[in-house]
Amino acid sequence: MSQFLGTHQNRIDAKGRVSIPAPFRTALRSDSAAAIALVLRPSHTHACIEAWPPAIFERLTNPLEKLDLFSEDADDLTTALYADAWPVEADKEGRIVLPDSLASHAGVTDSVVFMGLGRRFQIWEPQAAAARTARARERARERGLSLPGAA
Amino acid sequence: MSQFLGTHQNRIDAKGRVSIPAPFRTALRSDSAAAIALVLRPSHTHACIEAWPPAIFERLTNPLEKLDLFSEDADDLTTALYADAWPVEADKEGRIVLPDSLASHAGVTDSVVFMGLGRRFQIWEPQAAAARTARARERARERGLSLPGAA
DNA sequence: TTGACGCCCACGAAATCCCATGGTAGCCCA
DNA sequence: TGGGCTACCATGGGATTTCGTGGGCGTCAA
Repeated sequence: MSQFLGTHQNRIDAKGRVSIPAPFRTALRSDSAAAIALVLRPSHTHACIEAWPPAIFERLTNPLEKLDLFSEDADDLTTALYADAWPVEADKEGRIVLPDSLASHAGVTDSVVFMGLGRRFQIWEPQAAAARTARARERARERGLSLPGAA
Repeated sequence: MSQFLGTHQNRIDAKGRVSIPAPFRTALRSDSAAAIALVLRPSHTHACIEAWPPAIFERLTNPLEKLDLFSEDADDLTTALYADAWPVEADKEGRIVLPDSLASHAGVTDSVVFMGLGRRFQIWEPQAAAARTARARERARERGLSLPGAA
């Protein structure tokens, strides 16, 4: 499976459109059908937008369906998960429009950074993205970024 | 599995391309499919670029997908690992282009050294590479390092 | 109407493809 | 053993395509 790697910065045009970075597009194309589609969600831990290939998002939410349908917890969870999620389709040039609520949640204005995270990626305001990666690098190092075989 | 051995110095041309040393190329070819592909990452301990065959990188990141539940540590680790990683494909002549961020992290300008490290290799600025190997040799000797199981 | 949105085309810069070349190291054969 | 030949490899550069970006036009809904 191809994954989302690296970070890319792109510009938002006057109509509010952003190009999805080409490598991400190809990853998305192979993933599903002809049209490029995404599920966007506000991150609940960062000021950024989470972007999922629809198939992965579905797999992520599958466990929910098995929960007790009428428990209050499950109800809250599903509401939080689905109600804030936005399906998005790219135009022929591979551009998407960020829903207003998500754009303001991430604080983006005229440029955004796409940050690859393997199976998914995130969309950030550029400065916030830089701060985020710097902190992640630092914490990963001091935590001894040790993975099996990474010697 | 064939390994990456030895050190090779190559020049970066005006377009930012570097030839992957031929022996490394053959090692990469046997590893996976037809096209020569790599995953590049900034080393978190040295001023150099780590280069992994995609298959090895994937195996390296596999454990992450399993603990990818929403712990903060896992989040940092994932970000540090994926957001700084760049997939690279060689052209028909076996050359790659180093992403700007990685080139500056390693301080490379017009020549680079490929340093074999078994399953992976590193890309260095030539002087830094020389210093690195000298120091490694010295420290290995003074500590009397021996290979586990080489008795 | 007016604004939002989808579809289409246009264009410059940058990345990629493709062919050429010179040097070198290895090989073969005298 | 030496000399020439060949194949491979690192490198260069022109041609072509891709990609990000801008903008025009029609459609549909408010």
